[in-house]
Amino acid sequence: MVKELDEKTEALPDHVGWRLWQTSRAWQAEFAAAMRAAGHSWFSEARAGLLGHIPRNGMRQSALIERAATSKQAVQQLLDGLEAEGVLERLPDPRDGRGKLVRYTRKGLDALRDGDRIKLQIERGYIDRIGQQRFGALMDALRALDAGRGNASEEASGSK
Amino acid sequence: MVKELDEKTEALPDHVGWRLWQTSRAWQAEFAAAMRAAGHSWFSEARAGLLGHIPRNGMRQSALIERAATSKQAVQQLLDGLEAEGVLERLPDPRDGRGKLVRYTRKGLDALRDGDRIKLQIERGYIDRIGQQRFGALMDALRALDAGRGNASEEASGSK
DNA sequence: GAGTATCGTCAAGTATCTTGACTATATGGA
DNA sequence: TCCATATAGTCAAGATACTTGACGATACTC
Repeated sequence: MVKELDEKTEALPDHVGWRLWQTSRAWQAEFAAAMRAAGHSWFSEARAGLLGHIPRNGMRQSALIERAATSKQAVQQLLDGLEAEGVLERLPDPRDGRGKLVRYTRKGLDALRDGDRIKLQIERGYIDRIGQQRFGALMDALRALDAGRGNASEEASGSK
Repeated sequence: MVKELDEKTEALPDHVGWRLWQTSRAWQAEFAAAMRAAGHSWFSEARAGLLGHIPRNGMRQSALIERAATSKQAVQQLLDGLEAEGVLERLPDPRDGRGKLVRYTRKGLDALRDGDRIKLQIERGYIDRIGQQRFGALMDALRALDAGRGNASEEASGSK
């Protein structure tokens, strides 16, 4: 019943989900390594995921919660950490006594700048590996899939 | 200094890493939801990531650790959970007194079967959304990127 | 046999995320 | 104005995933 086992190395899965997952993880590992090498030791993938939703000029915490596809408590805890690291700061919203504004500090803006640079480096490496045309096709397909998903963001948040 | 904020909704990032991440997460969420709906309530994304490395006829635990890009302790804890759920079982390796063989139970094999079905359903949905040609280009680019990565797997494991 | 490497486990700590309960402020209407 | 309800954010506890360090048992090598 148990035959061969690991004698001949079995092939890994080869469906979209697996490929997307592997490629995404590779990208994130490369990005995170470069960010830490650039001195941003506070960087983590979960934090990166959140920062991706925060524009350079900041936003309301409640708006961020709407965008990120997690609970408001998860967002808050990530913000707590980022604030403690000095990457972000939270100010009271002058227009709503309940609300808070999330804003980058100098340190946070520096990290964004380095992140942009690193992203371009990685992208260049990808294009070197698979060619401009295939890379373009990849981005095209990913954008099309995203568009077809109907801009999800209101279905997973706890706005109720 | 703080101007506009969330008045006009800022655009989300649009680079490879972000797109890959978003798309991968969407795929996983869809897959996990379908698996749980199919009765596999023990299913989680971390467990799925591990199971993806285990071929249908099982393998040695040490070989699994080599494949998965995490520590042997992380693998072990995931295996503990999957064994407790009755998805896998671990037997002593008759050829190496130190080793163990990881094998699917009937329940695990049933889950694999359902997983295969669901994967195909999702894939069909993707093709409906973006067309066979773009989907083919996506897979082609992802496979090319993976091949260009030189089959990583020995760089992140804790084998010394 | 003795020394070393490999395989798996135990234990403790960290990060992320979830659920539930709670305070404070805003809003809408009687 | 006052009250009911909704919204913004916080506090606390627990679950899951993962990391590091230490360890016992077996295999391999000389």
